[in-house]
Amino acid sequence: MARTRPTRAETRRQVLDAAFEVFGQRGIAATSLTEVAAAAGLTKGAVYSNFDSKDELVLTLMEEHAGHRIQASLDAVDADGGADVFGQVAAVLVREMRADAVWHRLLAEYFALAHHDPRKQKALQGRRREVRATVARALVQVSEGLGFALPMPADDLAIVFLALSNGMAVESDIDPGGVPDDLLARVLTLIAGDAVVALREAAARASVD
Amino acid sequence: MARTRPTRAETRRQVLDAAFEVFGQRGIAATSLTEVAAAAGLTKGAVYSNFDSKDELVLTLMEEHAGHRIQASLDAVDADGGADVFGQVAAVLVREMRADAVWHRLLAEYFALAHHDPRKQKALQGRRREVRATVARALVQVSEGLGFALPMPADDLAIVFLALSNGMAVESDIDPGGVPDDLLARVLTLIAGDAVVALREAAARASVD
DNA sequence: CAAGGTCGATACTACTCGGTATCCAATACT
DNA sequence: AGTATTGGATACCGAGTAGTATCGACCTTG
Repeated sequence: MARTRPTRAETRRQVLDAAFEVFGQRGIAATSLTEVAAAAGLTKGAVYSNFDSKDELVLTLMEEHAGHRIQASLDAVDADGGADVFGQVAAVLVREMRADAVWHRLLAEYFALAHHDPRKQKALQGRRREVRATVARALVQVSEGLGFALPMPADDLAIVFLALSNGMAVESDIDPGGVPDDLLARVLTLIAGDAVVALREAAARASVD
Repeated sequence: MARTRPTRAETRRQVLDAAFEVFGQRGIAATSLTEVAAAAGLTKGAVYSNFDSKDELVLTLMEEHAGHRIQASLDAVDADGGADVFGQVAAVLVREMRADAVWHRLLAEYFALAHHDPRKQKALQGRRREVRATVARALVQVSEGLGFALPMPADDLAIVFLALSNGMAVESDIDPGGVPDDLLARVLTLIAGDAVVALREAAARASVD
């Protein structure tokens, strides 16, 4: 006979997915656990059976989702080994920025929330350092692979990268349509400087040949 | 006889100032009106006598403070008519970024909050457009005054400007010490390109003479 | 200087939330 | 199959919230 009862892992997933959706729509603080449970087709008891507290749920959710996002972005970057890397990367970022407006909003609230909770603050800081390091590594890899020098230390550039994409996501969410799609690409090109412009032109010529 | 009772305006100010302080420390959602009132040396009755609701208080507070900040930033930029404008501006921004970490955190929470309240959303959007337009105007003025071309349309550059400073403020708040002080200046120089580099060197020579 | 009005304190209501205790049913084990 | 265990539903509690009614003190005005 087929099992009539879902496994613990399945229930946990349901709760996490529902939480992300409802938190994203109504905000973390404004959403009660009852609402989360209802969205998952369960009750508060199920939530407390899987998570020790609301904070625990939020923390787990943010950690997990952040991890997924890093991986997705890295895959997207790794996938195209082409020459017009900055353009490609910018395109990927813009696409994700639009699609994951919800995520950026959640992150903003979590950022505000974290400042009053040492545990969340620590988690956020650790995760952010990891993200920065990963981005920096990717930048080095790309620059070496294509043979051009980065305009500043990779660590610093990673910060700029993240700040810019995050900031533009916020601007774009506040005023949809007010942020041109290709703006991020243009800025990145300016920052990268002449080296990449030459590189891009060379790639364009090569693809024509 | 001197008045023993403060005017309505005075009380209102007290509430608003206290609200900014307490909201900044503990977060908007996490702060009760009783706490706000207590911080102002008053009671909840005083708050409700001056504001129709908590939302009303928050809205007024953000609107007012945002206005003040625009003015302050503009004044700071206007004040120095020197040649090394980008460096100066970056310095001002960095200083304000550090000092007003509280403000950025409040804005982040408000940004998340606004998405679920059409009224706040509209207010935030309108205010943001105003800020962008003001920054764009300042950029045009500076570039014309110094006789160099902006690397992209002023409106777009304003967005980049805001996204970058806002994003870096967040990064800096998450991981204090992880963001070099001069990073913003370096990025702005890269974005501005050779024109400003030349300009800056010219200014340096001039100041030595 | 009295009358009327305003402002803010006090006390209270109605409600929601996070979290807990308990209990029942479905599962795993022997 | 019978038993132990686990997962989730239900009911409940204490705390704390926004918001309201009321009342007294103070200011203003005729």
